[in-house]
Amino acid sequence: MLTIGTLAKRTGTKVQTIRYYEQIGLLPEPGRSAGGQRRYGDSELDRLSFVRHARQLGFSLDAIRELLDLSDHPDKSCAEADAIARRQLKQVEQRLARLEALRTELKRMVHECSGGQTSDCRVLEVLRDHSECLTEHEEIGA
Amino acid sequence: MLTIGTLAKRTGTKVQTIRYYEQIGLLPEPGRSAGGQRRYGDSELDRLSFVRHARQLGFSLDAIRELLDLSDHPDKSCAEADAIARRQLKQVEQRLARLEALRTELKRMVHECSGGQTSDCRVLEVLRDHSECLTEHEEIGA
DNA sequence: TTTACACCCTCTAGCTACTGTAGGTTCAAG
DNA sequence: CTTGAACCTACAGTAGCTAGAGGGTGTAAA
Repeated sequence: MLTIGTLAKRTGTKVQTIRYYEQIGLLPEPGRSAGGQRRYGDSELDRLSFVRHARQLGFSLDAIRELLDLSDHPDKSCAEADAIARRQLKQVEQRLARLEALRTELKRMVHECSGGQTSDCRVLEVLRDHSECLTEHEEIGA
Repeated sequence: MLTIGTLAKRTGTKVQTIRYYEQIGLLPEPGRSAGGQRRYGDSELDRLSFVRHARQLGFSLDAIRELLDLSDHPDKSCAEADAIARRQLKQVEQRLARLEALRTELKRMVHECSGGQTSDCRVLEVLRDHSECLTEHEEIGA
């Protein structure tokens, strides 16, 4: 049996985060010691590892909820899990494209700055005048 | 003189966002009509455009505050603005690197999924077992 | 002039995914 | 039996907005 602190260390999660996952129903309520402290077994360790890994891959908590549900029903079709992963991949690719455009623009700003006074700073100038941008970047970059 | 709605349209900002920027001190308090409605001039339009453009390039509101301050003092050295932009560029490049690793992993998951039952779904399997990952991705992908 | 209606006002709460703090209790070692 | 780390609950705060309630303003047509 693991305490919450041990579980946290093993999974690289903060203690509060574990309690938060329990609160929002992502992890089941665990057993308790006589004094009321949480005690975890291996299934909870696996489940939390799954969650953390999915988070590292950028899945939202809602997506993870779905994935966990699929994982709990081995007889269901794999198609849904596949769709979720494809959706996530698509999102990542969109973000990559946006970030690449941002990098281009930022590089140009930084390169053109000659280091004088702010009155003729390229960085500030570009920010003032969108028409100086070569790329489109309507969406916020993140 | 512009109403808040017109300013919003011109800058591609939501009305509430403009009020929010005012509230956190990013935009100055504007003049008001007799009935108490906000009225804006060209300087506010320029300032808000600057803010939105910087947001599109991914600068944080704190960074934007600094950039605005520099922009208000044309005699200051450009070095600070340059440093802020370089910091932002570095952040973007770090995110790009992380996202590229995520894309690799997600692509692999999706490609290997054969479309059967969840019991042998590669997507879920990879999530269950971190050791199946080829790349490191300790930080959350965003 | 009155009435309609889009727009504006303030205030408060909600979103994601946590993180931190306060004030108190439990556990295990010595 | 005492000490001190680790645990408990409950609530507030983070970024950067966004949405809603409940009401007031501005303007143009009838």
